[in-house]
Amino acid sequence: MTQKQEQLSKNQQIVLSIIEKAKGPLKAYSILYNVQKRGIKAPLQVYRALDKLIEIGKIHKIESKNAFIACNNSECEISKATAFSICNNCEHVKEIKNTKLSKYLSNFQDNSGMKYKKYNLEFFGLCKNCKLKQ
Amino acid sequence: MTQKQEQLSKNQQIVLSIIEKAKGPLKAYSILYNVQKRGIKAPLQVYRALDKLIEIGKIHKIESKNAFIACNNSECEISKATAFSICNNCEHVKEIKNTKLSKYLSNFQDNSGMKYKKYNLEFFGLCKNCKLKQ
DNA sequence: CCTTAATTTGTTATAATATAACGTTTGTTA
DNA sequence: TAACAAACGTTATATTATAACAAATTAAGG
Repeated sequence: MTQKQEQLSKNQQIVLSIIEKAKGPLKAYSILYNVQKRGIKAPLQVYRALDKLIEIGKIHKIESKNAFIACNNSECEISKATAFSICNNCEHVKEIKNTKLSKYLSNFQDNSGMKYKKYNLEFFGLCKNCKLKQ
Repeated sequence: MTQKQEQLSKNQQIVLSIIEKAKGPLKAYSILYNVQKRGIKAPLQVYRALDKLIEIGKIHKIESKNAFIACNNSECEISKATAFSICNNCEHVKEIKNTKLSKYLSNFQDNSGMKYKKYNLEFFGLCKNCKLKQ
């Protein structure tokens, strides 16, 4: 009966729910501000929850923004293969689901002989909305 | 006679030379420490040089490490298309030169209709050396 | 049920990374 | 040489992230 695995602790649940409700990536200290009513007082409590949530693939870190976004992709095998599109104007971020892309990158090998176990890809440009407004 | 363009300022030259001599990516404050003999005293002086060097494509930022590495790729059009391989064990970082990959990614389009002007890709795994030692 | 190990928590302090704001100096161009 | 842009120097401060330690909570096995 050992199911476990998906059982999150209290702080982890709180942090995850904030991130899932958000429309875009959240910064750690903005999360902190948002959860202070619920008893989380210190940065470390947030960072610890974030670390765990990343580890189990519930969220991803957008490295170029130091911000965190909920995983949108049931097929992303525990954060081993992530790709995002980022609008340079409105800062909208979206996780890219694209089987061809992920297969291409997961199988990619260069001449170094190194086999990659994980990748993170960030695309930048103007989203549809922002392109129209230009 | 207006050549310009490639003329770097004093601080920019100092910072670039440190990064080019390094065997791997350098952190901003480690650069600062290294250049204090040469008259650069404050973080901002380093960050300003770094910003400029990134802008003109002489160096890249390794986002997952907050570190900076010299550009190794004459074909990378002013940092619009970057890919790196990063060893999880020894932290060795190398810029990937691969025409197929860069073409594939530069031409990539997903169903959002967004056309991407820039990307940054980071691969993680074990380099040859570290794989042998395991 | 009890205990032991692992995980999570709470808390304080501090490290590491990065930018704001200001006035000055240098370089480029007309 | 005037005028504008770029780079500089400096102080202060914002932002992001981790160290260290003790207490509380939560599996899981005997």
